[in-house]
Amino acid sequence: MAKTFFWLRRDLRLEDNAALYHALKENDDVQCVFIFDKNILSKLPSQEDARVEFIHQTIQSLKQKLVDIGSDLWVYYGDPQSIWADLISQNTSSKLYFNRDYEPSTKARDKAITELFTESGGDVHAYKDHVIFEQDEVTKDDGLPYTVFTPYKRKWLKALDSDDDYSSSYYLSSYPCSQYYHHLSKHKSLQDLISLDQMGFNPTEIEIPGTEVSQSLIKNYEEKRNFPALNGTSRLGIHFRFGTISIREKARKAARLSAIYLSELIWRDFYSQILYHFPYVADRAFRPKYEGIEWRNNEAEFEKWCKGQTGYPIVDAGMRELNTTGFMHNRVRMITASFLTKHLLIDWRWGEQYFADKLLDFDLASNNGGWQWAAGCGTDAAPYFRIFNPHTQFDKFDKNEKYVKQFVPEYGTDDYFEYIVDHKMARERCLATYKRSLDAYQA
DNA sequence: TTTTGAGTTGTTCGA
DNA sequence: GTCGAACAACTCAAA
Repeated sequence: MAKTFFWLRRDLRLEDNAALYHALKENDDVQCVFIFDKNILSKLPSQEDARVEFIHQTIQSLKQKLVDIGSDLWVYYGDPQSIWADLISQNTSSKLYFNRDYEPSTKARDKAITELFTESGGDVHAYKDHVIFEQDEVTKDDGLPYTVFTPYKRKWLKALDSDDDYSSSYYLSSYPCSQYYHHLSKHKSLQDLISLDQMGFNPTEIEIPGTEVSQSLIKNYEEKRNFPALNGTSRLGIHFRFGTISIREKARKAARLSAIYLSELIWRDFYSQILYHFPYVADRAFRPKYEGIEWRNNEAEFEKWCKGQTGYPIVDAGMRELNTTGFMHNRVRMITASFLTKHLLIDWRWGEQYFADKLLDFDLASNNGGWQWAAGCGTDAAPYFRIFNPHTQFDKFDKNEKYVKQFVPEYGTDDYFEYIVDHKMARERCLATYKRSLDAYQA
């Protein structure tokens, strides 16, 4: 028997969802499926992972919603390729709908599964949902990808193609899925939802930010976003990552209220297309010239950085915020990343991995882009001789010490750590190390 | 093809 | 304390 499946992945919502909309519009018996991917889950370093817990809770609530409207969500746990192979063998000539994902490993997985479907006489329909513009929609006039943000952004805004009001652009409009909910399958799942425990994970204490963002926050974003003690950022990252909100909906709001906030969403598209066109950046510097830096990679110092014991209050506060909440304010991400790569001369990949393990909002493209920017080896990176001064940054962005005191309560007492390195020495050491490597580079 | 202008988020130094 | 220039020179995008 042929069947139509809609596969939820990084788009965990039933409204304004491109692939779901098309699946429902074009078919009248659509089965929603989610797979807890064992390949991904088994690589996570901790059994306490708030992201897994968040996905599990989200799936539970989506399943309930579907049940409430007379349908169901089929949830599996295992290797997606074998699960789909199994489902195809029961339902020949099946159709699969999903939203595209742009990470190297996911592209490979989706390619293999697409082949499974086509070989069995079925077909696969993939849609853009995760970004506003995909890799080939905003390019230079010669068709090649941009590698500098500002011209990319100009072209991106032009591509919205709406005369006076960006928010009215066709590209930001919603997919009204609910008008076709009557095309959802009525088949019930034979199994109960797998529990977190059955997958080997424990609940955590970490709180997930909400999906709403107030008008005033976006309006005041430009003014407040750089101060970690203020509640000036939206904290929507995790929802963009897992698609529990629609990027189009938030971009419409941003387009009306704040050019700077919209700009941050454009960065997200920018790094997504960088990762797509230059997948080697996942492992190597975007600029090969920077691959030869002699990192010191001192493990004891790395450990201190991770734990927030460097003696630099703004750095330590950031790392402890990350460790205890799964979040770090963006200003502080830049400071801690600069400190690790430049002051300690530790390979940016070590820091990137640590953030990947800890950040609720971890997204490969943006995290990688940010780290390479901080290390000076990425697209459009800060010149290597721009080294954040942690004293100055503290003074500028946490003047009244509110943020630092929140996460480093012993700051200012004898119990606080000594400086792990002297700023002036570390700065000069960094400049010399980068210069040595760049001078030695032969193309 | 050549030329020109510009590039997320900074720091330090000296007047 | 405040201001502007230097940092070091490179790469990209577009005219």
